[in-house]
This record gives sequence, C-alpha cells and structure tokens, in this order.
Amino acid sequence: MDYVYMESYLKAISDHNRMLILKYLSKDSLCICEFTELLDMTQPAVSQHMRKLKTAELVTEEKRGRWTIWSLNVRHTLYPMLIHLLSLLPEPEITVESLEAEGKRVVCE
Amino acid sequence: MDYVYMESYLKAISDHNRMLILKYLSKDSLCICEFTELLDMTQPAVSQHMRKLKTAELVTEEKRGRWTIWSLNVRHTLYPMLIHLLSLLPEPEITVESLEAEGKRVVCE
DNA sequence: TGAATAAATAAGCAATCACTTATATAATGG
DNA sequence: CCATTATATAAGTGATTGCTTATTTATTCA
Repeated sequence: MDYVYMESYLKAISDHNRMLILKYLSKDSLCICEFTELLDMTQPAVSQHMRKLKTAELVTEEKRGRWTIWSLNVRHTLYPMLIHLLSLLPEPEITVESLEAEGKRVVCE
Repeated sequence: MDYVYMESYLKAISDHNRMLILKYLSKDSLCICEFTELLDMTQPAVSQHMRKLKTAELVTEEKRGRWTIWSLNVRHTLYPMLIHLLSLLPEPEITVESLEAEGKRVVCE
C-alpha cells in the first residue's frame, strides 16, 4: 500500500456525507434514489459521491433494472478498518426502516 | 465520536506529506527543521502541516529552547488505528538515521 | 410507442486546499 | 546588544472540493 493510494482512499472517506453513505451501506445495499431520501440530498450530488467511493474501490455497483444497487466492497484490504471506523459513528436519525415505513424502500422486481 | 469530528480527523490524515510526517513521528519525536530535510519542503509548509495535525489532535508539541519538538498524541482514541494504518505504509527513503549521519539531527542541549 | 423514472454527466460556482514568498516573533550565544 | 536560528503568521495563487442546475442516457411499463 503506497502513500498515494492511501491518500486517495482516506480522502474518499473524509466527508461526513460519504461516511453516512458508508454507514448505511454497512447494513444494507441501497440505490441512489434511496440515498436522496436518507441524506436529503439531490440525485446528482449522491451520484457524484458514489462515483468517488467507487473510484477509491470502497463500494461496488450492480445494475438491477432501472436501479443501480450499491454495496460495500467487502473484499477491500481496508474493509475491516472501515467497519471499525463506522462502528464508532452514531446511527443516523433517518433509518432505512423509516424509509420502509413510508413505502419509499426500493424493491427490485 | 460524531461525524464532524471524524471528518476533520480523517481530513488531517488524508495527505501524503502529513502521512509521511506521522510515519516519521511513529518512530521519533522531531522538530520542524528536521522535517524540512526529511520531506524536502519549505519551513512554512511544514509548519502549516503541523498546525493542521495539532488542530485535529493527532500530535502534541513541546517547546525546548529554540526548537519545538513534535510527537504523536498517543492518548488519542484513534491512536491504535493510526498506528495500524501507518504500519501499512512503506518506510520513507530518507531516514532519520541518514539525517544523523549528515549531522543534521537536532540534539537539544 | 411515449411518458415516467433512475442515474450519469456537464458546466459553473463559492469554499477550501497545499503550496509560495515575505515578514514577524522568539530564543540563543558571541 | 545584535546577528543567527527556529518557528509562526500573513497574503497570494492555482488546483481541487462539494455542491448547484440543466441535460443526457437508459430502462420500464401503460
């Protein structure tokens, strides 16, 4: 692991909104439109965050119909450290469960 | 640990020069003028990096005569994780030993 | 088909970044 | 006291950041 790679990895995590995204992903795989609800953020903003996380190999994506389902990249060398970091952060106020209660959870197929 | 604090902590680490500084500090306490040699960087540049690290509580400083001796903040909650991260990074090419060999190591008193 | 939905991309913008050079502050020692 | 040394601070600069709005691409389904 060289300094340049570590720098880009850490820069990708070093944003409170992306940490929130990763915190959510540590529990469920989610799509962009769900994040716009969870983070109260515009669709392009979320999309750009996901691209940064993907470039840094923190997440993986899977096309499913209209949706792109995003997941944590559990194969990454630093995945255990990431999980540890995320465990230190509080649960977000808006939960995926509350999304479900509002009928806004995406169910593919 | 809230998201804002974690963000500022990670942002402070997310720079290859500051990671190098922390890597050096994981072995020795050092002063600004030694870092200018080790990193081949101007004195104000090093000074500004140290201020960022200090603001994020990653390092501590101790005035000793003309010099300010900088050390890792071993009391920080995230210190063990920091040490782990640093252990994944390669040893810098310019070592403190090579500084000593050139007679550029600062010896207070 | 064609309207609706999900996501990506592009361009623009204010704020922040890591540096630079110049200068100020502070301590040492002749 | 004064020159030297170590560090901090200030102001300026080009690059990058995280957003915005507008538009494009792609998929579903009536």
